[in-house]
Amino acid sequence: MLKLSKLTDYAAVIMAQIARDPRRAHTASELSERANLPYPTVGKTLKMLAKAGLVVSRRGSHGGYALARTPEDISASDIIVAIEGPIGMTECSHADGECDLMDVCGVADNWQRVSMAIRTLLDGVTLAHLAQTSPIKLPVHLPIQSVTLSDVRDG
Amino acid sequence: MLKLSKLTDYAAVIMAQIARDPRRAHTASELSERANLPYPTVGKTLKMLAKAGLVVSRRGSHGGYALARTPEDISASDIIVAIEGPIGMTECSHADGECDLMDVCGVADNWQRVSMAIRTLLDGVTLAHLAQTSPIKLPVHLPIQSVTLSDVRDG
DNA sequence: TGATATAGGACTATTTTAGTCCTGTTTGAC
DNA sequence: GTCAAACAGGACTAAAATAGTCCTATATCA
Repeated sequence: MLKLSKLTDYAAVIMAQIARDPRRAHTASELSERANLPYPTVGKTLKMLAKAGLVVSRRGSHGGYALARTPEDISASDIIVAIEGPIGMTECSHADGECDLMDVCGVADNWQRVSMAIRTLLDGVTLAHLAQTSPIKLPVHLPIQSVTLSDVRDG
Repeated sequence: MLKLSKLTDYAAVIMAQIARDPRRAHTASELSERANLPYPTVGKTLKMLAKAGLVVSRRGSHGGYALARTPEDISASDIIVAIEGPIGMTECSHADGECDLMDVCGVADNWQRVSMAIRTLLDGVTLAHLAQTSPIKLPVHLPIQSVTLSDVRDG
């Protein structure tokens, strides 16, 4: 399924809400009401985003959260990493691979390359893209075919 | 983390093993031994792959599994879908979206486009690619930037 | 000083995933 | 015809990841 976790999903929705009105601080309760999500969960999500440096928080009576950077400077990767940690398709995709099957695996290198391609794709998608109501246009036909590849021979 | 499940990871390893010697049938126990993975798990994985039509099985004393198609005609998507079900980043990425937040979500369309781009990328990676020991070359700089995008205006 | 709001972390519950096992069926060899 | 090898299918358990809640502390402003 290659799915985002629910919290990441929430995070994207929340970030988009802030991005659409970036001047002022948004409180967790305000955002939770607007997104129709339970307050404690939204609060938790915002804390994670703040810890990752994607939003800045302000305590106290006129407090709330605001974007730390412009929507153009926050990527989908940033949001995903903030909630889920490093992006990678396999255990060994990111540093200090835990996998003790390295020797017999035989597909590690290539999965890593695929991971990297996905990561690059997600780097190119910004919060500004996500937040806009008109759909963004990503190329549906990526030029994987045009890349130099040698074929496996059987036997 | 956008990670593959362990079973999907195993599936890729197993498929690659078969792809490197596609002429004969491979038994589950043989593959499990070669991959250094527990037999019951490998058996389960192979059953799922067979059910998805990626491998054909043959029972009996000279039985085992073989690829249903050439390695060039089996994609990474195929393998992922066989084990994990439809690829999609969000709940609503694939048909009959369960999400009751459609109205307030505001990012659904764009996530779906991102999902589609990833799916296309994975469609372009074949088992032949995964199986080859020399690393494949995927473009690290995908042309997302060159795509027409309108910006979000604040206000 | 009190109300508002975030910070941090502990905790529980739920869901998903992994892994195992049992019983049945097919195939080939003797 | 019988036996052993090997897959089919599904039930079940265990483990891990995720989601969600709550409590206490701290900062800010009026």
